[in-house]
Amino acid sequence: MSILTSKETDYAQWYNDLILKSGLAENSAVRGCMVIKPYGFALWENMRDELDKRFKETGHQNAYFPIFIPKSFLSKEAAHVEGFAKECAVVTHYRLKNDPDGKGVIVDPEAKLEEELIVRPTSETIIWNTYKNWIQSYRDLPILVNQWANVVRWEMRTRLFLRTAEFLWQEGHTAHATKEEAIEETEKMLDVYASFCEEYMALPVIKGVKTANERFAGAEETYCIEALMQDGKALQAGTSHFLGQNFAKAFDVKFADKDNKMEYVWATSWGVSTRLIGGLVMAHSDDQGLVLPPKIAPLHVVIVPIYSKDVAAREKIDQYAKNLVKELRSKGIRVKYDDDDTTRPGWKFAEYELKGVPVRVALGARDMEQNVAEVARRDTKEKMSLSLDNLAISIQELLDTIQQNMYNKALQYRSEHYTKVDSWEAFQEVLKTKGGFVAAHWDGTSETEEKIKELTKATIRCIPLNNPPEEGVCVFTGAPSKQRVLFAVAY
RNA sequence: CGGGGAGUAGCGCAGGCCGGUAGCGCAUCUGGUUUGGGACCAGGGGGUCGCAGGUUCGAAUCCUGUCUCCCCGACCA
Repeated sequence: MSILTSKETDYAQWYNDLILKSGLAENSAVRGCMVIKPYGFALWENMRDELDKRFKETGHQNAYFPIFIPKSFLSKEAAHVEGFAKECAVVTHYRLKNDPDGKGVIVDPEAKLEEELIVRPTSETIIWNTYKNWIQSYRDLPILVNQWANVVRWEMRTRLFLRTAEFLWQEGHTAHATKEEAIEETEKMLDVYASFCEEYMALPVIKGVKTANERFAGAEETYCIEALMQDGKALQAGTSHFLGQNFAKAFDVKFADKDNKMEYVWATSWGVSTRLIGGLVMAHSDDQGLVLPPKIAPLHVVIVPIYSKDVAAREKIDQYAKNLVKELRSKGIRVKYDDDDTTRPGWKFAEYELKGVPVRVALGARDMEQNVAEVARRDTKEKMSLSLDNLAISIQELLDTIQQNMYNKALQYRSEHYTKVDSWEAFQEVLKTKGGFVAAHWDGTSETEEKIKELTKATIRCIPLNNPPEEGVCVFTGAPSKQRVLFAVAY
């Protein structure tokens, strides 16, 4: 019996059921804000730890900046305020008092702030205000800083992980002496994100740059990685922005170069968020529950004993299992021996499938006699009988196989949902029938982009970085075009 | 902010039209039998029916107001 709405029936409902039932997160008392439950947070910790390692390997350090931003800061960069003003939470008072007319508390009108504080929707402004004091000379550059933080964007409509009013993320903010170096940094971090997604999340992504319409508010160029979900919709999985000198100019951050000339500093910022968890879920999971790639799974292996009345057999199973646990742990494999006798094996099987544990080992008296264990993989649901000799090694290899298989499967799905089209009819038809990425010529204007969005809901996800030049005509207006861009309906 | 739907036990719901002891499934607790795909039997506990008024001898049910949540749109990582 399945407890999830099937993907086929209602993809959105399936996603929601899955997040709730698998125990990743739930809605909270605050509209639009979620509670990330221990299992979901364990996923985030694994992602965070690996990303953090990669940031440090590329020379970055962590720091922390305030959650509050003075209102005046946000307005210093014109495009930036335009982009975020509509979704900011504002702190206006600093004190409550007992309601003189009854029970409860009210905001103390005496405690109004001189200048309102914005709960950060992103930290460019407070950070660049800080960098101003950190940078005088070219010797102070580059500054390569990352922060792990929460941010708040007051979204109209929210969905667990994909779009919440508050979310967790990391934001890197770097300062450089030259434009070239800043662009190099922007691209380097995009590569870090892309390889992380592909190697750890088993999530193939397309690297590209955004059109002016989709660009980050305040950026000169927004690089992105785009992933494809199982319903044919695209998900922006990470962004890396070349900010030019916009923030340096807004916050007057100059440095003396080697020739003692004053120059504005060049900037980048880049981030990924808990949204990635939503992408991970939507890219791999099925009607039985989560399917997690081993490298990210909180638990790699669960061992389920099949007990019987035979006490001697039970002890034998326990003993073997405990040794196996020890051996797997010594190989760095996260394993749980579920010998809880209050639930039965069938219940556990279903439960761990729901939770997406990559490998399940069942051990019963019958197996022990034959010197085997039943090993089931979550990604293919295949069950096999493996020898107890060298079982830990077999499992270790199986985990690698699963990781690779999940990536291949996602990649194959994406290949099958990547369609080149050359006519407006085909464009609409592909979006309607199979979805996915549509590679089409575009005349380069925002007007056409907007019009296409209006008519099909599809937006330009990116102009791929490895795009071959190709003469063609815009699929919508027929105007000349020199390359294809990727359209998709997106989350 | 527009359009739809819903608030009744921890979760999912019925009851409402036609007012009269608040019910069902799951979960939970106790005891027992079980254990190879979400076990079974027996017994038990748990509710100011979103909130505030009103009508009435009597309101989950009728009336008025109000709040909240969910879904679809506009906005967005």
